[in-house]
Amino acid sequence: MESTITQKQLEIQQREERILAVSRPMLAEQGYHGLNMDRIAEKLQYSKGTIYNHFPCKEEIIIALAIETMEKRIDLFSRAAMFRGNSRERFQAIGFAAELFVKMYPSHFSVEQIIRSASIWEKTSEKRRSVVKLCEHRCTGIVVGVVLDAISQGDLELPDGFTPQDLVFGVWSHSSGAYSIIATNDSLQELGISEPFSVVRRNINMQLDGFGWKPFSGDFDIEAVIKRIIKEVFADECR
Amino acid sequence: MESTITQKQLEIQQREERILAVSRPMLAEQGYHGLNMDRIAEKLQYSKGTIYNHFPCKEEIIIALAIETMEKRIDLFSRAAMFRGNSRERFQAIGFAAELFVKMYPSHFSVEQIIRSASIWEKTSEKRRSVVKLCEHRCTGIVVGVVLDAISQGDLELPDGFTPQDLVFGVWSHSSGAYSIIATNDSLQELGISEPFSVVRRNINMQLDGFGWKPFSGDFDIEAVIKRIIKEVFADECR
DNA sequence: ACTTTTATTGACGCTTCGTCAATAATCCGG
DNA sequence: CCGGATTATTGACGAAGCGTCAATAAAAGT
Repeated sequence: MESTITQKQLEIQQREERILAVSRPMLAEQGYHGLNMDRIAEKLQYSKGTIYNHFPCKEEIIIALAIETMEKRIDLFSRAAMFRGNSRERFQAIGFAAELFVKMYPSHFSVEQIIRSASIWEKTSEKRRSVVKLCEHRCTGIVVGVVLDAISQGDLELPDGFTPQDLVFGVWSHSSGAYSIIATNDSLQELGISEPFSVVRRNINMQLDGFGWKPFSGDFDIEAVIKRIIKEVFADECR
Repeated sequence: MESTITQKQLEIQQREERILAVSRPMLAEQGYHGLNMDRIAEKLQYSKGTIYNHFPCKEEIIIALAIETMEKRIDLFSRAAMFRGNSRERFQAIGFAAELFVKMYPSHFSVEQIIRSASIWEKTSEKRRSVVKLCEHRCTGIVVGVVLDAISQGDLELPDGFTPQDLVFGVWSHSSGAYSIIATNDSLQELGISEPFSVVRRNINMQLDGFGWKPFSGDFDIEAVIKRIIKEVFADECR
């Protein structure tokens, strides 16, 4: 029967997603060791061998999760980049998307943290690794696009020897470093940082001011812009 | 015999250091899984139980390594902060120290990366955890000190609502994020970043410019300052 | 010399990863 | 609809690593 064929194929396809869905919270909550192949099999009522039919090793599951994560981020970023406003406001929108991402999808964020440290890469397939690279490229590409627009619109003039990629690398470093510290450092309060997310936002704005990206953060109402961003781009996510 | 007592005590004390010395490259090169208790015992010609007499678990070794690491960083930072120059140059010296640290002691740096992700903390003793906190506090304290000096010397006026800690958090985020990306991303070249360390240096200077920290990066010869820093503070490290 | 205390050992239990031969389900030509 | 071929599933198994602990050895004390 046609339908039987499809049925089986479908089940197998969907199973891959189900494996990832079950794996994500395990990884997010307990880190690398929380992701347990036996427990995945148990939860899904399959034998371990079947799980291994889909993913040749634990690391491959982690990379697959990371890819889902990056796709989610690309979605948020590309929507943010389409915000209707001047270049600096559009950049602000991407910054907001990054913050939203961390806050709304902590399990996604933590996956990104994990693949940065454990020696995961060498065990994984070249195929998935290149997908990750592509995602990274697309993600920075979106941001670089906004910077290029800023330049062509005369809002930003990069200092000698700076490329748009350099600037993007700067804010990428800054924000990823900040969110990483926030997520893993439980004594920020004691170090004098009571509202870390707000500090990150303002620090990154100072960084852009340093580049001379107009309008300067002192010259527009950031809160008002953020309200607009929420309303016009991320209404679904922020209710 | 007195000497026998001392002998034994000494051996036990030194063993702790030897365990850490053997562990560090394992952890640095192969990550969390490269650190193998059996192999530590084998390499040092002790039984596993003896290793466990010193450290109740693998994680405790990792934390102990992290503490060594942070002490090393504190040493570099405090020397840098004593650089004779204006406030911005002293900050530059700390930035240089951070870069030096990453480049000269990659095994130390990678330990810091590892403790940020794996769920290590809950398995470790409160004692060592509080030492880590203290180190962190001392480290940011050094940098905050330079910022305070800048303010009191009139080189820097923080915008409304900014504290020195906020600024320090900003550059801390920025640099740690950047070095983390550099260490874990083998395709920076493809993303358009050919000399990442140089980009980090200049990006952070732009950030400080954004805060209005005088003299601005365009108004002094950074390379010359760095030469002085090398000569006057880190001659031993940079030969 | 002999007892008490302290240190060392490595076999053992336990968990988890990943494999693979055996088994079950599905497909397909006649 | 049957029976052989192909594909999917299973779970027992080997290997590796963490941490334990009763037995043993060494050191200290008396």
